[in-house]
Amino acid sequence: MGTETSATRAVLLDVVERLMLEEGYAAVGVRRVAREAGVTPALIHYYFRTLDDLFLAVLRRNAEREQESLDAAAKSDRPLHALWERGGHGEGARMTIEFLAAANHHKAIRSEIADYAARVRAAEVAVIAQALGPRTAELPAAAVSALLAYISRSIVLEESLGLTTGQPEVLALVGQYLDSLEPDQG
Amino acid sequence: MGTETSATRAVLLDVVERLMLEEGYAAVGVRRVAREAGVTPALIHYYFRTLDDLFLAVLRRNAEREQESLDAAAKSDRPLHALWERGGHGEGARMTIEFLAAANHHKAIRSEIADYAARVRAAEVAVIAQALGPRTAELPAAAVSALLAYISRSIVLEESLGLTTGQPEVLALVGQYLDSLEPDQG
DNA sequence: GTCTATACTTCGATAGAC
DNA sequence: GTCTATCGAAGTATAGAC
Repeated sequence: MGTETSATRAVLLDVVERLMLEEGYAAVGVRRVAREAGVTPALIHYYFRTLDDLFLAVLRRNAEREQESLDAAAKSDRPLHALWERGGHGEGARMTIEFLAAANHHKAIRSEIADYAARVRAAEVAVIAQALGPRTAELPAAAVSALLAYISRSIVLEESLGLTTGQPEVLALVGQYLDSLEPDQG
Repeated sequence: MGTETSATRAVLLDVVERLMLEEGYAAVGVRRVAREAGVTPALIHYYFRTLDDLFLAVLRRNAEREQESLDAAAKSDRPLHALWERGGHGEGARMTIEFLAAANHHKAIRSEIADYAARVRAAEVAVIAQALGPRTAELPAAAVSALLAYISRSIVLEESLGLTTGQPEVLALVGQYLDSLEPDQG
């Protein structure tokens, strides 16, 4: 088994991450990763016993970054807007989609991905509850967190498929709603 | 090429549908389908030239049922509630998720699945616009259609992964909102 | 028109040399 | 730490028998 600090190991994680973003989790295979990384397939198994282990290593590395951006959002002066911007656009949502899809189709890594998603959700709920204060009585923080995640993921997914009906209208509604919950001047 | 009315052909479609629901689209392969249907792998290629053709045949058969349930919702006395019930629970949402995932990872069938999803969205928007009437000025029908789809799909997906945080709160909010848009005594 | 036998490719994974 | 060689299983697809 390779060391945690190996340069080759880091390259392999980078390749997997890029493949997931560009072609989806299904494009990740021992041979494909090896080719793109300039090593032999057998070397993958030296660093990661199985392909699942490789996926999970990427998941764990991403979890660290996720935690950092969550902490940053919590300290923002408009946490709800910060959370929305965090998940709504960019590569983060695409990676989450690919991990959820992989979990849905690959039993062996399902529970670990589910645990990870649950932890992110819980952390987000805490930030949102803080931001909403007493309003959580009628607007549960868990619902807001879930809704923001559902919407951002779904829009990214549909856009990547070329579906263009509804997304602009939904984005406008979400923007209005967030502004009403969390006005510009605190 | 086999005939459209062949019993074997129908069995193959049934097997694919069941596999997609129980194990995801990735579990659908020539050998696996053949084994479960009690035929040889080569027979699959007799009825469907490629595996993609098999997927698309299942998609088209599902499209007919989808259209029927949409028509029924349109004639309901509470169309918005009917649409929500239609997509929110049961196997329909799971099939849609699997087709979207397949489209996301399988370039060859992407455009046909996207076209199909766009048609469903358009039909739903028409029903919702009719139900909302003048209120579409501030609440676009496209946004309502997209949101209902996002929420129902996401909840089904998360539940299948064992994620349980937020779904009850979201369901309660959606129920409240639909009731306010479309009261019981219409 | 219906089905089988078979070919060929790619996959994840392992053993062992260097 | 990295490689070559190889395995068994699964993938799609074609040619041809009934």
